[in-house]
Amino acid sequence: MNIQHLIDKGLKLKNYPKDAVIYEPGMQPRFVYFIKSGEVRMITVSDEGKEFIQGVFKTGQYFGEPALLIDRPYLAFTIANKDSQLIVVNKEDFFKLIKNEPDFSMELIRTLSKRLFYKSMMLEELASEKADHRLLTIINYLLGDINVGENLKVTRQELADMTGLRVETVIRGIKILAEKGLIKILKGKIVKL
Amino acid sequence: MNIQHLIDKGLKLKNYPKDAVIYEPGMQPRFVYFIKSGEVRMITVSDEGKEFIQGVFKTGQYFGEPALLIDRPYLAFTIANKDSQLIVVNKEDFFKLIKNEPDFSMELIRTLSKRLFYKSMMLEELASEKADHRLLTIINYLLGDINVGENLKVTRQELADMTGLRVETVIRGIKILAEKGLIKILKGKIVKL
DNA sequence: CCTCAAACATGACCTAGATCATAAATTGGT
DNA sequence: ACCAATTTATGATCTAGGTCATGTTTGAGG
Repeated sequence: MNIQHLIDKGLKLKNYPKDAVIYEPGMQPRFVYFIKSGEVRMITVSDEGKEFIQGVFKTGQYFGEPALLIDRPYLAFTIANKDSQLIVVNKEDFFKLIKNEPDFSMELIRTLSKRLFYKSMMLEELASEKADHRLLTIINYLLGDINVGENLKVTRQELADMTGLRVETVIRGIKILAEKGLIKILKGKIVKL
Repeated sequence: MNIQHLIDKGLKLKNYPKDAVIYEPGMQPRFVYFIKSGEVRMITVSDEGKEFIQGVFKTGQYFGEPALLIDRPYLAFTIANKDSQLIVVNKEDFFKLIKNEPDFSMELIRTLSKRLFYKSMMLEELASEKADHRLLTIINYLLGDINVGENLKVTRQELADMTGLRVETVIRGIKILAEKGLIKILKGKIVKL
């Protein structure tokens, strides 16, 4: 189950420029989106305008299934982080995919499990832990994706939007974590060691 | 795909008395648990001992798959809320179930999607909204499961453990919501109207 | 190598909700 | 119906982190 496979099947490709909104809260879901190229962020926005990053999806990944599968309006905005090419798969085709491609079905189950795992972890953090602990947890989580010596390409604002904190708190928190030796900062960037 | 079907297949049934621990954080997952009877709560506990209710599972439901599927140690405790009979399905049998029973596989995908939806909603609440808003959100969510005139069989402590708040805050918050007419209280219990 | 916007940084408050203490009201088991 | 345990209630503090204000540093594009 890969993107090329979907293209071969004649599914439509759609272009979204950076910052384009793919869907908004309240909309009834009709498609699942596979990312051929680019990157997308899924965010919820509170009444007071505070943003929370629910997830980031990159080339090769897909998004939008849960709402479609349980037939409930979207909760989040999905916005292109960069110019992106998405394969738009409608409901029937997506269901066919699940039915006829056992590998895809298994892969989907694993993907949903992984996301659930991440959300459970974050819920525990937001519900029970204080700023520094929260910060250290996402930082370590994000460091898992990169190699030793590399640094996190994430702004403090983004960390704030992933943890429910405010930038100032993230800035102060990161300094404390660095002082305690729990993370390593180089030129302002968090590096994996 | 139902419980009887699993029993017919000769899968083992295990009894857990009220308050028995089914699994703990850090354990490597080996089984998926189907609830024949009883009820189970999944909770995470912070270093300072604060509990957070990740989910409650009832007769006919199952739990423990995500960690098993992605092969990561459990994050949570799972504890019997009442005396419970569980069908313990090992990894291979569970994978067979997914492969050979297309209906089950679809059902699982829907179940995971539903849980993901709930967790996304709660994450947004915990990250961005203040006490009263959070409270109103889970209350309305919980009211969705019962009939008009019935009341929520949930203590304020449990609401606290689902929202990351403290009992006192929940008690005060509920009073405010009732005063504003956003919920109805009868004999201390929240009723659906 | 400039320039300007974005990203960091830091100090001085302020407030929602935690914490602590104490007591009244329900509930369930015998 | 009674008693112990649990749950609800309320007032008095305290504090982590939000908010606001005002810099400084960094880095991408001309």
